This record gives sequence, structure tokens and C-alpha cells, in this order.
Amino acid sequence: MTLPRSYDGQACPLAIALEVVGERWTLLILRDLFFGVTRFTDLQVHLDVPRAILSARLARLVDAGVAERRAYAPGRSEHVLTEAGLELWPIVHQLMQWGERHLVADGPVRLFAHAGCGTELAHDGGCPACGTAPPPVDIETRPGTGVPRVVRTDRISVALRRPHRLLTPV
Amino acid sequence: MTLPRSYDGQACPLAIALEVVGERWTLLILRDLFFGVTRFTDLQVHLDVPRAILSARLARLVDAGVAERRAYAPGRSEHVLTEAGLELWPIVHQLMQWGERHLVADGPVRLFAHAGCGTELAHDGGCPACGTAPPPVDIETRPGTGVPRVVRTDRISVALRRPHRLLTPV
DNA sequence: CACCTCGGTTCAATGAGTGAACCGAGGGTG
DNA sequence: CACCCTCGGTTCACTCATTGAACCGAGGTG
Repeated sequence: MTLPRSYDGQACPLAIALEVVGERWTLLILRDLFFGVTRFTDLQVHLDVPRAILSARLARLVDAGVAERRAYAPGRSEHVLTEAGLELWPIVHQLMQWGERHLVADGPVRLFAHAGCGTELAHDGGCPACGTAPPPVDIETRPGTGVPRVVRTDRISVALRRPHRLLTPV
Repeated sequence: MTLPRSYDGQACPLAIALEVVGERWTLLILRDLFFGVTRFTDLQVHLDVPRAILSARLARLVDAGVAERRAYAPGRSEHVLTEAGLELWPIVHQLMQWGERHLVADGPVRLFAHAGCGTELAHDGGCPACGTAPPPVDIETRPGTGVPRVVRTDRISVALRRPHRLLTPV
């Protein structure tokens, strides 16, 4: 199957990775999966993404082995990151940090701390106190001092303004 | 100016970062800038990207402060990464490594070593021997043992099959 | 039984990506 | 000087992905 938005002519593994995570919305969907937003409707209202796109992107993530679809009740399903998906955390985190440093005027919009020791993570994702890079499950996030571009009022955005452990349901 | 492919409703710095580097082709263009491919025509033949897109993406990178346009001869220009652009290396590198690990069947297609000591970089970009993450300028890249999806024969692809220091002109 | 929510699919309109053609500035050759 | 080539684009017509609204079936609730 020739994918629509593929990079057929490219030999590089970066191109192959981008065929999975490089499409519009996909990295934002992954961010939400790390944040513990896993239900279709929650993702849709939080991202303001067209339902058709969300559906297509989740399916792509599933068959690339990045996420898994799980039924948690009859007719209710959620998408959770696989081991391969969890390994995308450094990339998602560092890209967010890079955006904070270079594209956002005032202070940090969102902070990440090592849940074990409470230390803010360095911009490479490491915990300065422990000298290791904590996995997402050991990270707590909360809003920073910077003013976001827009203030969203959907249920998920509001919930994420309280300190929240990554990968735990919102 | 409302950008065409923006994420207007999103407050997250990740969305802002993706408005700069998240469009189709942009991350591959950045990879080439790290590899020392800086001339318009070289980028075009190496990436097989439509000229109009390449032109638009380079302009976007320039006015986001990620790259700079420099004339190296009358009528000849090149694009080089700024300080902010160089800080994208960990992201480009780790995404490439993630692709190698999870989406490429056989061995690594491309290797990266710390030029100082010759040690292969770990998948987080660190040099296991030195305990630090070398900047791109101290990294040498060469093809690995894996067979790429396609074998390209353009001038740039051929040149990059010899060991090559990042950021030095091909 | 009526109505609501969840997790989608369908469809028409829009907007971005594509590839081919064109173009002007500059350099090299005869 | 005339001719031709390269470089770094722009223009344009066509295609294909994205968008937003409407629709839908399964399951739960009053």
C-alpha cells in the first residue's frame, strides 16, 4: 500500500519515522496520550481536530505499533502508548522545550518535574538531582508562569491546569 | 498573518514548535542542513522535494530564526543553521534513532560517532566513553550495515556514503 | 420507549502539495 | 559579443489531503 503522505524516495530512517509521527496532528495526539488523555472524545475536544483525522491518525499509530486500542467497557475504547510509543517521550518533551526556549516570549507555559524528588527537569529531559532521565511515568506536569497563546476552557484543558502525573488518566 | 498550517487553538509550545518544524519536508530539510547540504539545488535533488515547497520551507525557517540565508558568491546563497537551529539536533537525531529501532527491520542504516574519540553515540545522543552529548560539529556520520529502503544515486546521496563530519559542506 | 453519549464514518468544499514550465542574474566559452 | 549553462527561484494547473457538518449504530439511562 502506497501511503498518501509518504516519503517514498527517501532512504533515511528519519523519513520512515516521519511517515508514522510526522503528519499533521500526530505529535499533538501523542502529547495527549502522554498526558493521560486517551478517550476519543477527550482527544477530539482537547485538540479541536476533525474526527475523521483523529480516527485515521489513531489507526495509523496502532498499526505502526506506537499505540494500542483497548476496550475498557463495552463500546468504550481508549488508546494507550506501547513500549515503542513511550520511547517517543524524549522527542515530544525536547521539542516542547525547544519551542518554549525559542518561540515563546515570556516564561515557561508548562513545567515537568521528577515526581520522585520534585526537581524540575533539565531541557534534555534529565533530572539534575538524580542524574538520570526519568521515564514519563515518573514525571509530574503543571502549568508554568508563562501565559499561553490562548486559554482553553474544555474539560481536559481545565483538568490539566492542576498538577498531574503523566500517563495517568485525566 | 494566519499561517496556513497552524494550530491556532492550541496553547502548547509543542504546537508552536510544530508550526515551524512540523510541516511536511521540514524535518528532512533540517536533517540535510545538519549533514552539510546547504545549497538550494543540492537540497532539491537530494530530497526530491518540489522547488516551491523547498523555497517556502526555507523562508519559514529563516523567519523563525532557525536558519540563516547567506550569500557565498554573487547570485549564490546557502542556508545555515542558527544557534536555535543547532539545538534541534537532539530531536532530529533521536527521531532518526527511534525510526531505526522500531521501524527498520535489519541493522542501522546510518551511524553517528563522536569525532573526538570515535565512539558510537548512544541512542539518546550521548557519547558512552565521554559521558557527554557531543554537539553536531563533533559528530561524524557514515552508513551502517542495514540496507536502506531505496538506494539513491544523486550526487549528495553518493557523497554521504563516505564518512562525513556534520555541518561541513558535502 | 425516548433520549443521551461514545466512537466513529460519509461527504462536499477548501486548501495545501505536486510537477512541469518558465525566468532573470551571473559565469564560461568561442 | 553571442551563446549556453547553472543557480535559485516563481507561476500555474492539477491532485490529494484536510476540514467541518451531518449522519449512524451500539449501549446506557430515566
